Amino acid sequence: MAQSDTVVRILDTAEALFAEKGFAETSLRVITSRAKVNLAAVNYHFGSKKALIQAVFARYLDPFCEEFNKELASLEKKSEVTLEELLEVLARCTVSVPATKGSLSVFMRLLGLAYTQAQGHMRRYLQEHYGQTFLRFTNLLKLSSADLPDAERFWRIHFMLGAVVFTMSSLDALRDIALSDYNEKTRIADLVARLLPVVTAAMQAPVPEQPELVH
Amino acid sequence: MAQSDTVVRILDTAEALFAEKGFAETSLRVITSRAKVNLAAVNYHFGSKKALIQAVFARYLDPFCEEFNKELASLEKKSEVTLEELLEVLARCTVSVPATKGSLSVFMRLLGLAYTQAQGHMRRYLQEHYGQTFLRFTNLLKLSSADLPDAERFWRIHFMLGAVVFTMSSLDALRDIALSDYNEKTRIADLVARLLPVVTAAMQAPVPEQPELVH
DNA sequence: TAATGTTTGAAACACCTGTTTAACTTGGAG
DNA sequence: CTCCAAGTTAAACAGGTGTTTCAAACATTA
Repeated sequence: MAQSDTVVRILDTAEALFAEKGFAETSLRVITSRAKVNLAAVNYHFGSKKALIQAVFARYLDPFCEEFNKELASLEKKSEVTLEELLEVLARCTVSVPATKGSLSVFMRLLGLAYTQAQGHMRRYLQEHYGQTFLRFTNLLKLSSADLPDAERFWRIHFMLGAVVFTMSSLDALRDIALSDYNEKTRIADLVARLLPVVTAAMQAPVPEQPELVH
Repeated sequence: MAQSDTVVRILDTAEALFAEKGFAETSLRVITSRAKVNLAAVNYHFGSKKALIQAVFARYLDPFCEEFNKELASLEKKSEVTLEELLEVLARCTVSVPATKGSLSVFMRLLGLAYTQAQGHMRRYLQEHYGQTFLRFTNLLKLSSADLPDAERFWRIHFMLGAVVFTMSSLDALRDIALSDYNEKTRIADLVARLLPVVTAAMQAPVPEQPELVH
């Protein structure tokens, strides 16, 4: 068939390789040969390597955002939203959505890479396409932690984002250690259960003295 | 002079460029030309690009570990160590040591990159050269949080490591946002002041029900 | 001063990169 | 059956990569 599964095979292979080695370290030749697809297929179907990277992200983030936006909408209707509620919704969407199609740890590792590596175009892409959903989330977060100064909340969001992304992105290695050192087989659900009280406590930690503002 | 400053100039330039663009994205030609040094100098003085990357880290981490080990030694003599004490020592060493020679944010970004990017040789190098100091730290951490189950502490260490590394690795971008959105010029010292209570609270968060162990 | 070992310099090496080209195959509509 | 657009293929392109070579320049020792 002409309309074959070439696109999907490229996406699957690229996703796995990107997560394993990073973007710059993964060449189109490795992707296409492992996907059993011609080298030119990437440029034909996606246009460029950059566009392929973005497509890999979109395949995860689009369904996630759709689901998450629904949940946010129902939360926005409520008169009051607790921090625990909001975080629980976030955790549930994160776990449920990509579970239907792939490994969560792969996606998390990709997200971590996107933030640190390739500082340019990926950040811009994520901001442009998913910034609105993120803003919606932070608005609710503001309601559920009204006593926190805005700047303090801003930083804590990123602290916690780091905790999640970093842990998830080296999940396999950490899981191995947890198994051998503590005899614990950690499922994603267990990790989320561990993260929730930590993140909640972190967000509610006492506020230190403020740094001076720009006059 | 034969013993010129070539090595230092390479290290300075490589450090800045690695932090800015990542390891794979920074070529030896860019480094050497900006450092006003011959292309072959890197391979002559360091042996390879990998060795150069490791040398960049060693220049930061060696003095840090020396200082940190001293502090750890005096803590180990005490009969009791609180979590706040231990974290404060860690923060102080982190801030003070590299401040003598370069930007802390550069170093932190490098550390973040090392963990996410180039998963292979850098992780191994860090483990081999600085794993013992890390172990010493975690042993003290265990004493200062004795009520925490070992597995729980293990995961929380990595949550907090992620919070620090991730934030630091995208520090410049976050700092720009903090400045434009909250009119705050965040110095590294401010960030550390923000991190300390958050990390402390996170480590002391209530422990959720345990996941089942491998029989 | 002469010999020595270290450091630099320009060029080449072999290889890998993303992208483009143009010929070729193929599935489905008229 | 014909035709056309969509998809695939192998080859080439232009440029960048880390590394090596070997002669020249240099500082330091005898």
